[in-house]
Amino acid sequence: MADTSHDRNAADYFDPATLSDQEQARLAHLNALREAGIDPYPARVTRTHAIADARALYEAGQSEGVQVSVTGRLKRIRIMGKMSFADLEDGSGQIQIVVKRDNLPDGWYNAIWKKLIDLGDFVGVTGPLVVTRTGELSVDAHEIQFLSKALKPMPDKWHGVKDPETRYRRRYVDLMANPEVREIFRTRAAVIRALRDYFDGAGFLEVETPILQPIYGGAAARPFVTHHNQLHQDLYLRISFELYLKRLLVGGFDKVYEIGRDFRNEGVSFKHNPEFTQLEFYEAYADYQDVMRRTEEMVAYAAQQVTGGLTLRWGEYTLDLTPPWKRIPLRQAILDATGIDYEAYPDAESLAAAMKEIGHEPDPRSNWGKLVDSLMAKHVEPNLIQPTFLIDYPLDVSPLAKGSPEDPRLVERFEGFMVGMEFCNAFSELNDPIDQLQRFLDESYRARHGDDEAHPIDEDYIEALSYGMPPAGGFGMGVDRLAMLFTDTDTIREVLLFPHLRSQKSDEEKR
RNA sequence: GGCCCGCUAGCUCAAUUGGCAGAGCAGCUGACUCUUAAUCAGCGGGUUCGGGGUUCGAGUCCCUGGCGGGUCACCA
Repeated sequence: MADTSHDRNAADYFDPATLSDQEQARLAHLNALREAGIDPYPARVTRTHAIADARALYEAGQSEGVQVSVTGRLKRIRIMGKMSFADLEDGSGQIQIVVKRDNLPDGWYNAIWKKLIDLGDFVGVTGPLVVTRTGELSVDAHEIQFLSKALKPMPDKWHGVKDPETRYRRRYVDLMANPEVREIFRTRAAVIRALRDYFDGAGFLEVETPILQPIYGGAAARPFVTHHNQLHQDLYLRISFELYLKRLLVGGFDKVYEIGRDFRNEGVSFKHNPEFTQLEFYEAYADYQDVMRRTEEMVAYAAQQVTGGLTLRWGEYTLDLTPPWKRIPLRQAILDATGIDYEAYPDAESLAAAMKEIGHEPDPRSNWGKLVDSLMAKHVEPNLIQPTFLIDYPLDVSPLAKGSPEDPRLVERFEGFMVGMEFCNAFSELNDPIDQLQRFLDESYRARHGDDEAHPIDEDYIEALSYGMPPAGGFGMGVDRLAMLFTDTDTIREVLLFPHLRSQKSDEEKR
């Protein structure tokens, strides 16, 4: 392989001829700083207070004459002749700085402050806390230290950046320009923290299971495939945690949960990203009714912790998370929405015919259970605004769920919905190894007949069940979707720092 | 993957039936010692996403490619 290390160098990359006027100006400022003997990227920082801490001094009435060193990015600069005001922002907040010519070293104000400092630069400011005539807490700058020079211009100080491609592809620009975006991710973190609090407090053990798996499973989805070079082994990125977590029940842990990343090789949409954050928990000696109660309790706890209440405003809706939530048998929900009682159509052919009569064109490859699910997704789900559980699902779309004692075609399963979107899925776990193997074999038959989402046979999992797994309830939830609810956002991209986007091809690659 | 919409200055947006590409912010120059999106005066800044075509003339019309958004399919 050729040594390419000197094919390009940094000076070419920052060649003024290729830069916009704004970038040229900043680069010139950078060079002028160096010529003035000022390091634009120093290694040490003088900082005594986070901005919020300096503000707290003032709120406590203890700021009078106190000298502070604060640091941050210059967001706005207002030069008014021999004095200036500027707004400085760090991760904790904003504060105004007052810069007077006569308070800085000789010549500094005119030659450095007015000429070489740009919006977006990081600086440190040292001086006493003061209050201006208009009542604004400020740091009266007696010394200014360059911390980091910005070579790119900041987005519009008023409008920020709106172009979705820029916002997602260069999220750092979005975050620096749009404070409300930072707030979304603080809320997301608070939601996840609350979920952990809840499970830790309820006696669950947090665990981590493999992301790289020799056999994927636990959900109906196509996986990503990768390869281990040394072992000459294809591996899958997990599509769920389920089968590993249930192995832990076999091993003797009664209550386990995991929060982590799942990967599904599917389309992207406002509620789907190829990788997403999943929460699963498994609880021995519980059934799906117990899990439903725990779900309500968990979400209500998170709401209480994050918002201080049990209601969420989302778009035009106000959601009431107070338990208990509505429970509707799937059969009843579909009957109410479509007039179709699927019990009257016991096979895929007759059910498909009935669906066509109401203008619903089902996928001809669907089995009976998938048709039922399709009816739900199209006619029931969009109308479930307030938190609602649909309960009792068809067995043949639930290969890991325990059968209903009342109806052999159903399983003890529920899904939770809010604002027309599924956010969780749970069931009484199938712990009969012989039944489970038969379900896998049925899935395998489907796979051979074109269902590329059929569940693969996991022999080790059957082996595990054969040692005995306690009766248990299990649960999975899309954490990103929950975060959407708490942040009043209508696309999953808004709650993912770096949502998946198509890669940009260079002109060469296009040819 | 199908269909629809979008892409103009660093950012946010204009541009009549096809007829000289503009504004605000940002940048540069100047004024200004209590501003809060500071204000005032002046100046510069464009591959109108890329490629091709129609036309005397294309940001605008046609073809093609890219990226983004929406929607359908898909996603238990």
